This record gives sequence, C-alpha cells and structure tokens, in this order.
Amino acid sequence: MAWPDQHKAKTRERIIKAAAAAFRRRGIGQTNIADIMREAGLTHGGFYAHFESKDALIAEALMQALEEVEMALSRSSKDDALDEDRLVAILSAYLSPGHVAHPERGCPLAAIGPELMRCDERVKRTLADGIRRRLKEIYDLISSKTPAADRRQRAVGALACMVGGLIVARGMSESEGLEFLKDCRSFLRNALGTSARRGRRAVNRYSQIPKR
Amino acid sequence: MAWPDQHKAKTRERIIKAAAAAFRRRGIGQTNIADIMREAGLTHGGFYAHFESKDALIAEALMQALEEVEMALSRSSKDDALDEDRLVAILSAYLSPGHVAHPERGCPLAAIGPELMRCDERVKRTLADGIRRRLKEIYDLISSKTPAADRRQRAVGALACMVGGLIVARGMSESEGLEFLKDCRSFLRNALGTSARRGRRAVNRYSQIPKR
DNA sequence: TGTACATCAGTGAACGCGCGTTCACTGATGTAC
DNA sequence: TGTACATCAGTGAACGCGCGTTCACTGATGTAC
Repeated sequence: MAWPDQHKAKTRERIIKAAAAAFRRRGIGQTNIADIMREAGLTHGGFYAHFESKDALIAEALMQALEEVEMALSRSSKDDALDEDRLVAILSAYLSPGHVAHPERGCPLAAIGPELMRCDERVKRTLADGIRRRLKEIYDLISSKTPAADRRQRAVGALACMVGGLIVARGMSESEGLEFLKDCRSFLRNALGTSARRGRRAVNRYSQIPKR
Repeated sequence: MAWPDQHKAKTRERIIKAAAAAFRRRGIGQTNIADIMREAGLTHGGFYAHFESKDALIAEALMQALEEVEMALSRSSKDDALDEDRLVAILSAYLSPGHVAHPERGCPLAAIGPELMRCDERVKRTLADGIRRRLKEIYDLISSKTPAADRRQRAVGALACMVGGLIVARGMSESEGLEFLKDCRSFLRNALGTSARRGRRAVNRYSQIPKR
C-alpha cells in the first residue's frame, strides 16, 4: 500500500464532516459537490473515489450530524448528577441562542428535516433511527416514578417543543426569536415540572451547543 | 381590453395556488417552473408574464399557504363557543394524522420552513409575519385570567410543540408517527391546562386540516 | 348583424448556466532489491 | 543507503442534462364601424 495507513478513511471522514456542515448551513439542494470538496480541501473530481453518489453522501452526513448533536448535548449535561438537572441542561442547550445562530453545527432535523424526508429510504431510516434515539434519551432522564404513559408524553412533548421552538425562533427576527426561545424554555421547564431554580442555572450554558 | 375581466388575475391566482401546493409537497428546490405551470394548466413559457422570477413567486406562494392554513384552522374551531375549546380544536387539527399525511395543504413552516429561511428578505419577512399572526391567534385563545407572562409562554410553547410535533411525526415510520402525534396532543392539552374531556372531543376532528 | 382590427394571454423553441458524474492522467508514497 | 517501480489518492477537463429565463409568434376575444 503506497499511502499512509487510514489516509483514505480520514479523507472520507473529512468530506462527510464538510458535507454535514454545508448541508445544514445552506440546505441539501443548494449545496453542490464542488463546494463540499473545496471545504474538505480537495477538488471535486475526487468525490466519486469515496462515494457512489451525492445521495449516498447525504445518509452519511446525516449520521455524522446526528452524532455531533448527541455528543454536544450529552457534553452540556455531563456535569449534572441528577437526571432532572441533566434534562434541563439538555433542553436549555438545544433551545439556546447559539443553536439558533449556528444551524451548521446543530440539529439536522431542525436545519434540513423536511428536505431529509424527501430523500431516499436509507436517509429516512437514518433519520427515524436518530429520532428514536433522541426520544429515548429524553425519556430516560424523566423520573422513573412518573407513570409510564405520562413519562412518554413528556418526552414526546419535550422533543416536539425543542425542534419546533428552534425552527420557529429561526423564522423570526433575531430579537423576537430570542424572546420566543426564552419563553419556550420556560414553558417546557414548567410543563415538565422541573424547578425554576434548576432551570435558571442550566440556562446559562448556552455556549455548549455551538462549541466546536 | 380583449380578454374577460379578471382573466389574467385569475390565472395568476391559479399559478400561485399550484405553486403553494407543489412547494409544500416536493420542496422549493425540487419544484421547477414547468411543473407548476403544468399543474396550473399552462405551459412554462407563460410564467414570466405573471411573475418577475421564481423567487417572486415563492413569496406569493408562501402567503397563499399561510392563508390556507389559517383558514383551515379557524374552520376547525368555528363550532366551539369557548376559547379553551377552540384552542384544543386548533391544536388537534394541526397535530392530526391528516396533516401529517398532507404537507401540500398544510403548514408551510413545517413543510418547507428551513428552505424558506434561506430565501430572500421578502420571503423571510412574510414568514415572520405569518408566525407573529399565528402566535397572536393562539395567545388570544388562552384565558385572559392567566397572567400575561404565563399566557405568552403557553402560546409560545403551543406553537413550538405544534410545529415540532408535526415535523418529528413526519420523520418517523407511519405507525410511530401517529403514536407520537397522539402523545404530543395529550402533552399539550395537559401543559395548557385544558380538560381531558374537551380534549378528547376535539381530537375526533382530524379531517379538518386536509379538507379541500 | 356582420366583418376587420387591435390587443394581449398564452405557446413552445431556444439559450446558457450550473451541477452531478465520468475519465484519462498526475504525482506522492511505501516497497523491493 | 539508494534507486526503480507499483500503487492509488487526488486532479481537472469534459460531458450531458435539467432548469430558469427569453422571445418571436399564435390565436382567442372584445371593440369599432
């Protein structure tokens, strides 16, 4: 083998990461192969040595984006011991100004969800799997003393509110969006029955999601 | 004038309606002028006698879509006398299986929201205006006895939950999506403090949103 | 009432650009000797 | 240790299709007389 071990695999990874950011920033349809390759430090011709097609890349990029967000969210809650605090930390990081301002490193469902749903089966399956994982993570952070049906409803409501809150906030002017976001966090903390004190503490962790 | 009165205006309206449906069904980027014109019963060449560009059409189509949804939602709640019942009727119609299955006649924010946010200023302003109107409508249906800050938070939470709930449900398999939707409605009714009885009544009005 | 005419909504061919995809080639690297 | 070689990741020109946009033309309609 004439090239350093793992060289090609690393390049491939770089392309996927560039695509994951580009798709979320500009949308899938508006992002072309040449852009992605340039952002990965390559020229467009080399693309097909790594991927079968643009569609194949979309599925990989989605997986990458989902992982990035999962990691960022768990990082933002890692310092809390209590499940309730971890949940508040997660929803505060998700519904943060930094997340509104940086779709390119944020939740793919909020940044390109509708577009993903019109992609091929593989992409849709990846998306559905990602949603299921996220729902379970939230569910697990809700007190197991809560009756199962209620617990499930809260997890569902929290996820819906997070995704919708982020999208709506992005659809408004900046100042209105930030206010919307704040009210959305308050609403959710209230609806989930978490204490205001804990909520206020976690709210100050905005910067967690956009961290590179 | 050699043509029937209002003839051109009616044709223009037909193009806008076709576009509003096509954009929501297939996405803006995936919908081309020829498709829209064919669906309006015309040939593609005539497009520029009505609109300056595709971008100009997007803003008009968005306005149309927003109006359609506003009308459908107010239709679904028109038989209720109490504000609380009207609110539940609206959220039940929005979070209905029919709405999940028919993005082409549903909420543009859920169907093409992220794409709209990457359009020009005119589109973004139209979107922001639409959101503001919807938020006010919900706000007005929440009891004026509720403290203003709380009332506002509930309206914000309801809107976020509606938009996010619909999007997430569309991102899952059909059966999972319907279950998610149901839990989302329950969560919201609960969080808004509406009675279960009223909720259950309104839930049976699924078919209101997709009605033509 | 009938005919010629002016108007203009709509037609369809053509243009040109952007982008996904292909492919012959380059040149950097590890290996054999 | 040094040199020739084989490998293959990456390059960049080219292809072809789709789509937004333009434009000369058509033909349906209301009006003038």
